[in-house]
Amino acid sequence: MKLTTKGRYAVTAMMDLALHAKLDCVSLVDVAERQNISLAYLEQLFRSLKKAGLVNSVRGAKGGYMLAKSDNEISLADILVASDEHINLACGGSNCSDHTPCLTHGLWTQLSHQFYEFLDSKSLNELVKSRDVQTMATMQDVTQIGNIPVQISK
Amino acid sequence: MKLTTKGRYAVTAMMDLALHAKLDCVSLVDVAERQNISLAYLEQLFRSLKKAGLVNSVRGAKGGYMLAKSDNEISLADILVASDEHINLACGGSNCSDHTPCLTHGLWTQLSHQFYEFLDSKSLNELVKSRDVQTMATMQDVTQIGNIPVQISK
DNA sequence: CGATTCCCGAGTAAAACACTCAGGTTTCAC
DNA sequence: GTGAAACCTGAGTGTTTTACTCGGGAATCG
Repeated sequence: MKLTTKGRYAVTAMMDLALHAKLDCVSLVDVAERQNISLAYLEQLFRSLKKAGLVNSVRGAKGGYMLAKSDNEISLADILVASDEHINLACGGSNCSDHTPCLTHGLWTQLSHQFYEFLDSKSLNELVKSRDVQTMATMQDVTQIGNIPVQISK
Repeated sequence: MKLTTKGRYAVTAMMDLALHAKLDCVSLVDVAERQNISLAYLEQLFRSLKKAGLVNSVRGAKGGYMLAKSDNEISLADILVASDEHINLACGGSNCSDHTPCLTHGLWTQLSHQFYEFLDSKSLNELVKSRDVQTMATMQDVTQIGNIPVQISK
């Protein structure tokens, strides 16, 4: 029971957007640099996020991405599902078919549902507001390569 | 975010044990047949379950396995952890090290912990008592290959 | 125009998964 | 004391998934 990098990176990147794309859009180059994620991989991820309607894009130079909705309308579940991270513990083995379900079939579907509900109750806004994210974010801004520390306040 | 067959089969097998090994032990051949799981694979799984102290074994003919503790002392988390199904969503990518943790590091550890607590609060006993497990179990007993239906009451 | 950025499909090395196999040891029943 | 039933063990293996990369194309800004 673990997440793939896809899901984790997507959440990280969306948090980065929530933190930095208040007014204008943010380029993936910036996100990649700040969050230390491969640019090409991020581009792939953002295709999914866009398809799911979580972000909008602006093409061309000075382009980038921004959140498509307010950050309290986007849940952790939204992001995970958009990045192919299905929240589903259910049966797939040779064990269990629709015809003859296994003993635990009901258990897993029920559990999946509860996990989904839980993850859906956490909004991006809520995550971003947390204490350690805030401090880490300002640190990232300060240490950002090629940027002058004074720009934090921007 | 999904479970491996290991974890799912282990839970299924443990439920089977809880249902059938009230007095004496149950052979893996029986479990394999009832739950439609490969015998060799089950043997592998039960090594882990035994090592974790969740089941006891009786060797030789008429041997088998039985729960090592009462079924309300065994949690879903116990079984999953025993079968290498670590309940851990945390970071492993190139992204995040102890030195420079990623934005979401805290989030995942916190979430993992909450999921663990949840799964640890579900006892085997509780699961086995559920309505659909009960009906499915009696069905499995009736349709068991090579057994006479009348044996249900045993 | 040319740099910057989003956009897209395909490819690929490495890891994890879901088993299988070939034997060995212990015990029961006759 | 022999044979069958069961547990025990380590190793092997085909398939799938993961976590990317690559090469190119299209829009936009200055």
